[in-house]
Amino acid sequence: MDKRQQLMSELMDLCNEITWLNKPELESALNGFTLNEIELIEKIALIPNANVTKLAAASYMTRGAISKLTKKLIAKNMIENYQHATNKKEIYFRLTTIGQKIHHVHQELHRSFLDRDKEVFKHMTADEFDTIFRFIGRYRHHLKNITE
Amino acid sequence: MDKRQQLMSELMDLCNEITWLNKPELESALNGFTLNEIELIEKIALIPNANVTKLAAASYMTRGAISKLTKKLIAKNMIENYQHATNKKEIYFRLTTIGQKIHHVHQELHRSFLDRDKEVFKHMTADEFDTIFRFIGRYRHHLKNITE
DNA sequence: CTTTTATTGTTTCCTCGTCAACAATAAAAC
DNA sequence: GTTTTATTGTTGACGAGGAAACAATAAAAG
Repeated sequence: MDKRQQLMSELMDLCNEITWLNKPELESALNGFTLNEIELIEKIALIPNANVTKLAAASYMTRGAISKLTKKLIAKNMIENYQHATNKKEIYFRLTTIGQKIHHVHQELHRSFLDRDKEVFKHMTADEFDTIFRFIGRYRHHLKNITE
Repeated sequence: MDKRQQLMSELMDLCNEITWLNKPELESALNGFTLNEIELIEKIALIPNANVTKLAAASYMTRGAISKLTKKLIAKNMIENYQHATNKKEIYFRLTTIGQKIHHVHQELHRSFLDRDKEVFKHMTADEFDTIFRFIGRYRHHLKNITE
């Protein structure tokens, strides 16, 4: 098989395996929350003035899905919405105090995953890190170019 | 942010972006087929004596989902099932002639995606390829270790 | 052999996300 | 300014996939 195709195929498999392995741990640790809800909280914490459209783009989901998810998170008192006086159309989201707590727990869990996998990174040189970072960066930059 | 966490986060994003970009192209080129159906055909082509359980493990889906998907693919005459005389429980799948055609078209599409993205790989040295391959291999090996 | 345990594939119920249409608002064109 | 076009968020119908219970068969234990 083509070397490039092999690389991308294994990369996809790796990501699937990690997701598949972490998902039940995340959902049982953050009981009562779906993985997607948790990840949406993460995005809202990260993106300033997050609205449905931005969250959809960042989550690789449709606006309809985000619209429903945010409603659920508001009902659970994890997030709240607000608007700017100058724009009656766009609706933004931010975390509530409880939402921030969940966010911190989630980050802690991710640290524990890294700890679980620390031996994978142990023997990596700075150069090797850079090589992979450059590859990812180049690919993402390329995708950005061809989609706009 | 931690360098390792950053790396994994960007890696996940990259995979999501690629999937998100390729999906509509695949589904419109292979009209009448879901992405998951196409990928299942791929797995059946790859795995010798593929059955529901093996396909579920390879696809990161439940056996229930695979059971339904294979039924659909049989209805569409893409695959057929068979059994071994020595085992009345396990049911295996293989591609029909039409299924093989779809499989080839799918492979061709993947080649076209690589061509679209060729500039990402153009300036990569063999060493850089190896570095990334080693990283993926090490990670997957680690995951295999801790899950059994 | 007989009994117990594990594995196979299937089905039903239910949740989640997409799709497509929609009204409301903003931006652009004129 | 007015009109047209684009973008925002929402909704309902629909389909896809997961969870769990199930019968059938195989494997293991005794």
